Amino acid sequence: MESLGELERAVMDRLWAQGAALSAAELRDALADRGLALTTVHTVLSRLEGKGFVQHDDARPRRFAAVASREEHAAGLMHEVLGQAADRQAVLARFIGSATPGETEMLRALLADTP
Amino acid sequence: MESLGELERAVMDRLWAQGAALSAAELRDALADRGLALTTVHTVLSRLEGKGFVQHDDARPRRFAAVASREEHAAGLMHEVLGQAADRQAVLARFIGSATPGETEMLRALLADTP
DNA sequence: CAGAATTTCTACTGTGCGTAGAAGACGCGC
DNA sequence: GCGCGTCTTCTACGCACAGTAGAAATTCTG
Repeated sequence: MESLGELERAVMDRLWAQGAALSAAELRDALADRGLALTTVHTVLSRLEGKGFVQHDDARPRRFAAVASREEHAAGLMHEVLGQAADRQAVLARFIGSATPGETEMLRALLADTP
Repeated sequence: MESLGELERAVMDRLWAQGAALSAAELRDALADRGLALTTVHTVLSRLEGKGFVQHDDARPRRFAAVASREEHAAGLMHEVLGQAADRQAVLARFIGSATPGETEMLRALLADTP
């Protein structure tokens, strides 16, 4: 999976936080602390689109939305890391071994519901 | 966690595959298909050391070893991704949801042994 | 249609990584 | 102990990518 730069990640964070689609101008305002030019936001959005992270509709002020939710993205990354390992069991063992009690509980509960 | 470039990853793969410490010359030979200069290998090893991925002893031909095993590294990455998410439960739910049957079995077995 | 807003195109810059030569430090054989 | 080959460190270059944005083209609105 393509990786994200600093600004790219900030834009995705906004998009993820919002849940809904946002125009470039709205994103620029949401990231007002950075004082970005509108064209900068557009460039970043194009690159994110090229990487498959966002999509835009064809409404007039184009609205950009994340293709996957933040959680789907994170879960996808975890699978990617796991999938690349030759010994998945060893990875999972260490993953479980260093998980917090809360996390192991969540996993147990989730696995209980999974056939 | 710092990320790895293409060659950096190749070097780590060798180090991980070997398990033991290797000298720069041995690594260059192990990566002979790339036809790298010895100094190139040294540069990469320095950078990997700066990123905390490898260590070297002070024997005369220096011997370089991975700080963490490949599995520990992968598990660490997974925890990093999970830890960054606000809603860990949602991430884990999607992770479990798209896991293979083999993976869910491994997880069940591992959790059974975990207090 | 004219002007304003939006979108796309093009470009500059800094940083990280692949790459390696030059220079310095070290150890072995004589 | 000395010289020479080896090992290590220092320095540097080029390329690709991400941050940044102006210029040019397009499109809407009054």
